Amino acid sequence: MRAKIGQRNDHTFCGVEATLEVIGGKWKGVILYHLVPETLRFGELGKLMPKITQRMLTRQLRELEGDGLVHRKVYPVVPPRVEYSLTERGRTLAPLIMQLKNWGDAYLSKEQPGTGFDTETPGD
Amino acid sequence: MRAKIGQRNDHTFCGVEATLEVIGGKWKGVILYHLVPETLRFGELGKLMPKITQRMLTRQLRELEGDGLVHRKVYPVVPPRVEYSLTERGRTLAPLIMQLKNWGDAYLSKEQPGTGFDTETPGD
DNA sequence: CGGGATCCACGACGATACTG
DNA sequence: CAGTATCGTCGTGGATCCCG
Repeated sequence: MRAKIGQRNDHTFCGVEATLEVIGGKWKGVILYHLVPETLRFGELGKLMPKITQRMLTRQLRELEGDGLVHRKVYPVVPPRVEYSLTERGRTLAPLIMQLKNWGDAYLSKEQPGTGFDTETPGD
Repeated sequence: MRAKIGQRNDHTFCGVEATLEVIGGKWKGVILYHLVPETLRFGELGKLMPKITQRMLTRQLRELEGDGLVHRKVYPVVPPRVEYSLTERGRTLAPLIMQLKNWGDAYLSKEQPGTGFDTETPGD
């Protein structure tokens, strides 16, 4: 990941790899997924993903921002307030993200018929 | 990756993460992409991905097989012949893979101009 | 509240050599 | 041809502390 997406110094680099580099981070997909329906603050994202550390949330968010998928809006107020939302480019990923979720959902329901999976919707 | 997909010991595990774990390997997406149109031998896959090592190709293929996405057919002949193809479940990923490629393709073509910063709407 | 800085563990990934 | 074995690197991701 990182390191200039458009590098493609060999002909084998195709869109598949590019997209996976962009959303391939451990939390990238989920972050984008949560940002699809609504703008969220840093802390809100953290609550939606209890297992992620601030460090990772910050890093993944920064990378997504660097790739032009997420917009970071800082409110210069006393209690810091930072809102994250999808950019126009980020929104073009929405269908893909949803497909990711749908397929994974179906996959999970067939893979482990006893694990009790949840089919929760973000904020829709 | 690996480590039992359906493990999800916390409620934040959704389909998005599951799918990304399955196709999230460095070469998984590309391998699947190449297997969409046709069955391929081990060596053929290697030629399509010059940068991958045998070790990685084998490992990624094994993981995909373990996740039930790829079928491995071994011909017990003198010069070993092994063919890889998508399973039924693997085929259900085809649309997703293609979307991955299409989006990444478009993404790469737009990445060049400067920073790729989106035009923010100074509404509020 | 949002995040930077630092240190560290681990597993993915890679290079090379060997084999049935 | 299609792997396996071994070793090494390096980046990703995690824990913790500190800061404006």
